[in-house]
Amino acid sequence: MQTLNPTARVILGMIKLGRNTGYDIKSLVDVSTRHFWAASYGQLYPELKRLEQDGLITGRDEPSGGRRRRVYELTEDGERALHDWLASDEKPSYELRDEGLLKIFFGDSMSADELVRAVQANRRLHEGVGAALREIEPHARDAETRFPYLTLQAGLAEHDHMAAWWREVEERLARGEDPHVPADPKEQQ
Amino acid sequence: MQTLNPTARVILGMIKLGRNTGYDIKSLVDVSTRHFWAASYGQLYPELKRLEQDGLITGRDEPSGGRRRRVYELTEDGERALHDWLASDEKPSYELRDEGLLKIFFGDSMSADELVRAVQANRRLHEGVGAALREIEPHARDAETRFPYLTLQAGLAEHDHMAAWWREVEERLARGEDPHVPADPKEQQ
DNA sequence: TTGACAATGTATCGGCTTGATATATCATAC
DNA sequence: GTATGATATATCAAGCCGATACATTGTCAA
Repeated sequence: MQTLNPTARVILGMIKLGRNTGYDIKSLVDVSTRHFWAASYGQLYPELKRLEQDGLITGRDEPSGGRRRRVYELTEDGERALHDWLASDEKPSYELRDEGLLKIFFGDSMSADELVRAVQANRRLHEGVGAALREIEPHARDAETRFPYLTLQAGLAEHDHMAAWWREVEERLARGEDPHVPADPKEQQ
Repeated sequence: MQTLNPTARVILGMIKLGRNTGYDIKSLVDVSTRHFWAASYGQLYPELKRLEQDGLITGRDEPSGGRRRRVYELTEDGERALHDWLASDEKPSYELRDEGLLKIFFGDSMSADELVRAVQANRRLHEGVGAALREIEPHARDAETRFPYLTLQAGLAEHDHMAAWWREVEERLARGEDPHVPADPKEQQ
């Protein structure tokens, strides 16, 4: 059993959740995992073909009227591959690309004014993601979607926390203080 | 002035900070921005060539002994491009790819036991990044590197917070409670 | 009823990115 | 002297994103 490539992981999971066309998978991803695991058509469709060739899913054509449509299901091998991945004890991957932080890193090349605006942009970014998550929060809040809801709460906690952190930096800068925010002892291990 | 591609942004900033070979840039990235902005040789060297062709940097060969070595400097155009990017009011990009969260999203396909281990893996991941950042923390803590130090603190705050959050989920699961962690009212906007 | 627009569905492209690997030289230490 | 690690450049397969193109079907208002 070779390891599933990144896109294959969402695909198998989403098919298991009953999303059985490329379009359907993409639609759910865009309103759920997008904030921590995105997927594009450019990866989805080729990967569906590959997974079918490898026998992890089976597809059948089910056009609705004249509109082509291919519906997929997990095979036994596919179920096993999904479960093996989920149960695997390997350290999960974690990657972040945060342009706002990079700008702050180069803060010496900015004026005081530009720096404040960069900090504000970071605060606003996290506030924005938080607000977006809060909008879908009520829809996710039911027993059917217990675990998706938990991941939504994780995102909420993270972005609320970072928004508050940048807000504090902003206030320190406004007061002319050193921007370093002392670590909250409560958070320490 | 067309917008800088992602790798060009680190390159110009790092050259401004005095890192003037591809190797030197990569070395600094790996001990500083790596946690929120990585860069690989595969992007660095081609991009250095492109930036030189576009006139944002100039390179001269400065072999040390028989070892080839190309040293770069910012041109005026390069300085301007760097500054334009830093001062730009466009919403900074933010992308996350978190395999641990994706596993939790598919939590219904796991046993109670496997779920606990997945949650533990998430807690440990954030603890690990926190510990790694704490190790380089003393080196970064000086006036010369005020802004890099601030980004390090941002990372510390974020990973400490997420480690604590997952620890709480873990404890709730251990007590047989619903894993939903209620939002901390202090964090709310 | 027709015409516009949104939703469903598949597909592809350019350019960006990673991670691994290859090649060489030089410095250090044993 | 020779192994190891640091310095330095380069390349490749594979993965990935965002945009776009295309076609069909459903909806709704003028």
